Amino acid sequence: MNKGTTDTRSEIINAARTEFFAHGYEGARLQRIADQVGVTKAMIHYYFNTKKKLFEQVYGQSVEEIFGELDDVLVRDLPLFKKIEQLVEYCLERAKTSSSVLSFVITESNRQTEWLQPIFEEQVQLGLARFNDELETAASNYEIASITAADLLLNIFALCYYPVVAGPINQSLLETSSIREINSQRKGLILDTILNWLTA
Amino acid sequence: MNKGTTDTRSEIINAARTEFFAHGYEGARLQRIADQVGVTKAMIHYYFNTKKKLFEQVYGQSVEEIFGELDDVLVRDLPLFKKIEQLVEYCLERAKTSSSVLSFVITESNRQTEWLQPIFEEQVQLGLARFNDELETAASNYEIASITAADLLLNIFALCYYPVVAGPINQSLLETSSIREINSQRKGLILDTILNWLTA
DNA sequence: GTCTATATTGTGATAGAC
DNA sequence: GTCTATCACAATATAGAC
Repeated sequence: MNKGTTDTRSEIINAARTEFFAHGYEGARLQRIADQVGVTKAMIHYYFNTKKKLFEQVYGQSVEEIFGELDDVLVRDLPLFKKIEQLVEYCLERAKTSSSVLSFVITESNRQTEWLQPIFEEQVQLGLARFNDELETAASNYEIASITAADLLLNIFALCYYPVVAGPINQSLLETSSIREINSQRKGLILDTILNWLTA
Repeated sequence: MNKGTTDTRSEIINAARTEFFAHGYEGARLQRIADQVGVTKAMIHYYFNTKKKLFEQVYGQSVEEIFGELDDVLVRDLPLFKKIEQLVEYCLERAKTSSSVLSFVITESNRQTEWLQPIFEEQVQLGLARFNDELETAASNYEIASITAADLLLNIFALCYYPVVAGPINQSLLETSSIREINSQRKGLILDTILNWLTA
């Protein structure tokens, strides 16, 4: 209701995103979040009680941001190749505009914490059955090679998301300037890769 | 010299690997490392002085473990397609036998710490010039599509390493049992993908 | 080399005034 | 709703005996 109230709460979430993205759950400091907003740590506890609960907010929201609409694309009524193209577009769009969110989600999911997985699965559940059927039909018509939805999606994710997730390493390894420069030419390259492989 | 001495030091490193792999730098606890070895925290400081220095040991060693011999493969005197196959084999081998090391390296490299990059680059420097020449020659002979070494390597890394790095997510997302099961069929799939794309 | 004991900070969290 | 002050504890690190 009160303007100041709502503002502070969302300002804290925004600052928390920056902090968690940069340092992860364990490395994040409530003091830095408070400083960035211009309030005291007490305010964070007033709105979120614990660091863990604040993190769960940010993590859940981030998962939704990356994978939230993926299922919609997956069940769209489209020709197979068009659907694949839209899947690639969806993933590349996320990789480009939400790269830090993406790195955060994948990085944190690797921590041995066990209470993360439920939050993830609460945010996103894919219906793969239909897409599997479509692939199977196309394969039996000899339009594409035989492949499961999981394998195809895994390859799309890999080609779209790895450059972002391994960004710092690629910079050291491949002397490549920036991820964004790669991604500008990358949609065609990925579609070529996927489609040539499917229709070989 | 003394048997007990050398043993304890390497036992600490081993325990530290497990701890850092599971919890990252910030989440790791010297107490847990000491407990696992069966000594006190004081011993860790005796051998490594600080947590950061211990971490640098583990991190540098891990980077070497994953990317150490990559450059050797890159400069081997082999036909192009054979070299590409060996690159895929090299990466898949690492993905399979050192998956936790790989996840650790990529995950930690995403932290905003700035003192990690020098350690990484100290461990591995790739000579891409020759491989770039080979690709350029093959392209001008119309044997493959025109592609840079960086783009090709990035795709190989992506297809080999992403399934490992995003293992926990894939499990939630694709209902796939385990990474190892995927990887058993995966070499052929990746080679198909890469070669069909190059020679399309 | 290995331990016990302690110093020194940090940090997340709470109590209570305004 | 926001702040000040403080607690309680955890973690790295050090000193010094053996």
